[in-house]
Amino acid sequence: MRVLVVEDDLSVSHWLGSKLHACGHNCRLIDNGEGALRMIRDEAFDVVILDRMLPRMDGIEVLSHLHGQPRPPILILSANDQVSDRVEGLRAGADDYLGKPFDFTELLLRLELLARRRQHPTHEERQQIEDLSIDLARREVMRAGQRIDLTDKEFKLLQVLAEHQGQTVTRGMLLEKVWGYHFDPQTNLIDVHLSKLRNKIDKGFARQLIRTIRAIGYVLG
Amino acid sequence: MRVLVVEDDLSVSHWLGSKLHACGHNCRLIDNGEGALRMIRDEAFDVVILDRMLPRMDGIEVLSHLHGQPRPPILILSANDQVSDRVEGLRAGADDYLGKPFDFTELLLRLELLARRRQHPTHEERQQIEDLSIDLARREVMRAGQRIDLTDKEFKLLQVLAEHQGQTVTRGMLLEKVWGYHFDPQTNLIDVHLSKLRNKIDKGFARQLIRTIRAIGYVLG
DNA sequence: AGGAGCGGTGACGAGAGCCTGAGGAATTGG
DNA sequence: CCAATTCCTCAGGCTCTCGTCACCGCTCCT
Repeated sequence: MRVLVVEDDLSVSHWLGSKLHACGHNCRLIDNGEGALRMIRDEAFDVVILDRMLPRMDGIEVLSHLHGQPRPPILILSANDQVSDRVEGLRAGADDYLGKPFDFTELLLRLELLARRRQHPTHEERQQIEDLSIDLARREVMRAGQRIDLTDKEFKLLQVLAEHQGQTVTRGMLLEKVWGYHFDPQTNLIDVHLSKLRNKIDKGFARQLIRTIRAIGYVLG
Repeated sequence: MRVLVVEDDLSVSHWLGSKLHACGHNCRLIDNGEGALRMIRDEAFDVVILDRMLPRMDGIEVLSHLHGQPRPPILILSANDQVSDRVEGLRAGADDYLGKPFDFTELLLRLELLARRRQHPTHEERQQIEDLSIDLARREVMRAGQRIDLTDKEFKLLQVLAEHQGQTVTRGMLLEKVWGYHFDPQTNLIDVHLSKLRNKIDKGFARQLIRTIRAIGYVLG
């Protein structure tokens, strides 16, 4: 699970980072709201832990900037666990709320719940990226009205890319989501399968939907 | 929104009921776990508010009885807002957790969040998938006006597939729903029965209703 | 310009995954 | 008790996927 930790207290964020890492999750840390917004826009995360109190731009303000945009689920972390705070956080669009001091196990459970919720968007089991449509339920992909048969790996690859449409998906993330690896297999596994996916998705079309981000990963759309 | 309130303290449940009603929601109240299980089984709710402490069968026990079954999202309400309690509640399969005393507005927001991710399974007496019709009550299947005799397993297979028409039904799901297994029998049980079902349903028709999703399962329609 | 490193692609062998016919065990009905 | 039906197991065979490798081209850096 790829987690973004937005927290200005470095002792807290480092503690979180190491604990999450120990549980097999991949962490990025940032200590201010502006940077967090940029990272959420540019990179793909499964879930964001957002501190309520931040210098200059606080958590609520960060949320308001993200309003209406596609974004990962966000859990608000707050020092003052007042009822009014919780309400404010949830109203501002947070997906969950946790007051400090908190139990790490509970945080982890909540993060997993949030991430899972995003993975099974029961409402939009159909996704549209320009003239490409993906039907999660039927595992069916169409481009320009034409049905495209994908293998399991190809479909999973596309699914991960589509989940984070417009954002760079790192190779590490693909390995984790598609293959379940937490390490680099030292082969060109991804390249090969992505090449095949491209052949089926982009070949013969002027508009190339899959773009390579050299040394980082790939973007869809 | 249809809400079930499971709470033995009548002053609390009535207060909740009136508040929810005032917000335009439809409420049912029940003061014990056994009754709650029955109501969840028999009626359709958008969300359940479940008190942690109940006479005889407590909230956690209610949750464990519901494990694996289709059920509405459940929010646990607990008097003692201890970290260990929260963890236990979430672990037991609750979808959310709130400690007393709580703010009604926060409760409402959480309920709405939960309700938004519910799914709506349809329970029909008779189902039609293109030229295939299934009569649950009479256990009768017809295709293109022709009656088709199915064995018990074949019928159950078709029934599960039809229940999720247009969605991929995994092998695990079939094992669970048709055979009641929660494990892989390490044989090609499913393949064999599905093959027979296909022979009766799809043989001789141009339009194949059952499609194999390799390494995943099958889709009907 | 030249080299190093990264990414793309075609070929290929191993084996996973699926289908089907055959036959034995279990169950049901007469 | 026999016959019919249903269920499950097994083996054989087929298709297709997956991961690896070799080789090539491109890009970036010095």
